[in-house]
Amino acid sequence: MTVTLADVAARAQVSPATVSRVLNGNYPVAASTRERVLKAVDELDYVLNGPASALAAATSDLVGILVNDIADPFFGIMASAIQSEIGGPGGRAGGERLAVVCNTGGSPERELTYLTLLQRQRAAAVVLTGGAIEDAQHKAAMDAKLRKLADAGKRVVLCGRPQAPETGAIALTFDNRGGGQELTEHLIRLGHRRLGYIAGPEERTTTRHRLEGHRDALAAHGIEEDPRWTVHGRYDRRSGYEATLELLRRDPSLTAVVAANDSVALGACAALRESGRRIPDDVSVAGFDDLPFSIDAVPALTTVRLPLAEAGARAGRIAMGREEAPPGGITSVRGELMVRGSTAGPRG
Amino acid sequence: MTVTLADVAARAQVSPATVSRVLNGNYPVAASTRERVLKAVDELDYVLNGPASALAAATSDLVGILVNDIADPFFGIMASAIQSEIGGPGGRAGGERLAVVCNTGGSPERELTYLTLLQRQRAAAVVLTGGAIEDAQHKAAMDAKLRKLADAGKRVVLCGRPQAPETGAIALTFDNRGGGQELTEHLIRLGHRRLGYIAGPEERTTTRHRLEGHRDALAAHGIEEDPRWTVHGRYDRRSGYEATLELLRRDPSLTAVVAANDSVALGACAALRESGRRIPDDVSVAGFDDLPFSIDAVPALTTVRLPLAEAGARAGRIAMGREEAPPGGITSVRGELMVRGSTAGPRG
DNA sequence: GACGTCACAGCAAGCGCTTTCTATGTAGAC
DNA sequence: GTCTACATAGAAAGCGCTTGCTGTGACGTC
Repeated sequence: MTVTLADVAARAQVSPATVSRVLNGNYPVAASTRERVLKAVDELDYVLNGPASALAAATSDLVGILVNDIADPFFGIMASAIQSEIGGPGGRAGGERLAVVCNTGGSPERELTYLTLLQRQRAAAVVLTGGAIEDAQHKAAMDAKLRKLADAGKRVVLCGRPQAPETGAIALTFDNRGGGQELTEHLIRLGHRRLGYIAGPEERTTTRHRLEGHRDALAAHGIEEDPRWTVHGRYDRRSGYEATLELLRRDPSLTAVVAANDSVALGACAALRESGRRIPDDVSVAGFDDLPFSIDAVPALTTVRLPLAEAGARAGRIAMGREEAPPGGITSVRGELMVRGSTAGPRG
Repeated sequence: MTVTLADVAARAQVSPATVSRVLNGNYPVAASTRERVLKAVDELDYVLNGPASALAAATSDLVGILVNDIADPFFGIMASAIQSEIGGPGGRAGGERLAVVCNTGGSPERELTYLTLLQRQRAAAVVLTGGAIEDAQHKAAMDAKLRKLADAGKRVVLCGRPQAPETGAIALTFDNRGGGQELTEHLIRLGHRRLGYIAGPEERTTTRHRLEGHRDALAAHGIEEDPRWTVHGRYDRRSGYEATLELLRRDPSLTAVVAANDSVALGACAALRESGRRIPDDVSVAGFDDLPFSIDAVPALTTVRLPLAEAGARAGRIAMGREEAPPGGITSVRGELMVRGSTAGPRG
């Protein structure tokens, strides 16, 4: 049989109430008693029953982290930072919290279901990372859920995700639009006039914002965009490879390719190289995010660095109530343009 | 107030027992009654109380996944695969399980604490990924914990981690030794005789096994290893960069560098390049794991492909009892040597 | 027509903990 | 020496759910 609080109490010759208080440490217990209890806990190798405790106390020490793709370092880095602040074992925080990383795979249903599951577990807080899905119906459902969580006193923090007004969520958004603009601006200043753009999945906020930034830059410089220059795909290498081939087919005269993120950019590089083009001599390539491997591409990737770890850490702290929410419950985090070898002026 | 089972029961004009049975679907309930209950659930927007249910049923639907570094795609890929089989929302499995990804950061204490936390939550199963720490005391503590979990009827699966005999855990290990040997063998056959090796952290099984494989290959070919040729570091790019500079300082005549994994190899490439050496003309470089970005290195990285996703999926299925454990509770998964551009014969 | 069989539904006893309220012993205050 | 105050421990009432067991009609059987 499993050891219960009562067993410990019996062994320590105290009441279950006292054992509970020793374990939770929020009520005065005489030092000698405490010791006796701790000794019994140790001897019996007692492990608290989490569900029972959560039920009785009406709170749990689970914290949910929703990510779109856990195999993508973009999310891995954020999740890692969030978790380190959540105060899991060894974290800075006192209590021992269990971070629950949920991989939605970018699916609306899973996103929603995970939120319900978290709600069901009475999670103490929830952090949602990365871009949101822009389907109106889904968004309404999500907002309702978030609202409900917030109303139940859970802290809901969005990290790299646009604010959902009226949901009570705190948002740390990335300035994807500004970053996208700056990046394209950089290419335009280098002299590029025919720029391909490999966007992410259509219905993502991240995709839209980055693309808008790109177009802002084009417009600001009076460059009329050719519809053939934009291709949508997934946020992975493969997609970048395929999209680039498509772009080259549509317009072989492109002198620059801007990718939705670094992985996509790597795929683009591979495709360009296979088509016999040199980077950046024939075609410049730019990414987004500045993931660790980007600097190792050859040539190193020009990209926009997003402070993933910092933002995640902050989101984690806010979720735990250890840092104040930004005024208005929202703040935008800027990216930083990293100019490296993969971009240069077009030939001629 | 939050809605409880009793509220739903009242509204549907049935007993709480019936509502519970409708929700769990493991007891005959008349169709008309079921509908009435479901309607009430919907109208009241009822969400089951997970802890209460876990307490009463003495099981929870949490499944723990321990990873060393969630920001590392090596673990992200496995975690993703495990989770997809765990049957989280949208997964193949029926029940809705919550995968809890725990990031140990490679710390022994956190590893242990997370296991306790999972035990506390009465997790249904636990999957541990990646190499284990080789400290005798820590290993004993871990084994005891695993044993306890297994004894409590939880399924414990190791994925890419050596078996801990007598713990009742099921192990899917990677043949790191064989892979390491094959890799070095490849270099030797190309004609290399002075090979640097950048190992991972000392006390990891993965580190040791890969290094042993490397040495096996050297020994098999009668190459006497110079102690200066091995440097230990972390499993990241930075470490690879620094270790390579150190190797070059110790012996500038090395013609090949074998890295503990792909990230380390990328760092090595950067360092070699900065030191004015060309890859593979001057120095060959090899990695391990074959992470997605490895093929995009220039030149593409020669490495050992580990079937991370497949192994993870299998581990997930075994953890859920949807696939039989391998005979003897252990099976070794081979890696596949991927020869690419980063290795070639030494000059001269 | 009396009786066993089913198919459902409800009762009620927990599951293992937290926490409010109450009891008790001791120490200082006058 | 009695009284108040304080520190500490215990009793007991749940927290919201599951489930074994106990009805209770409807149906079929001889």
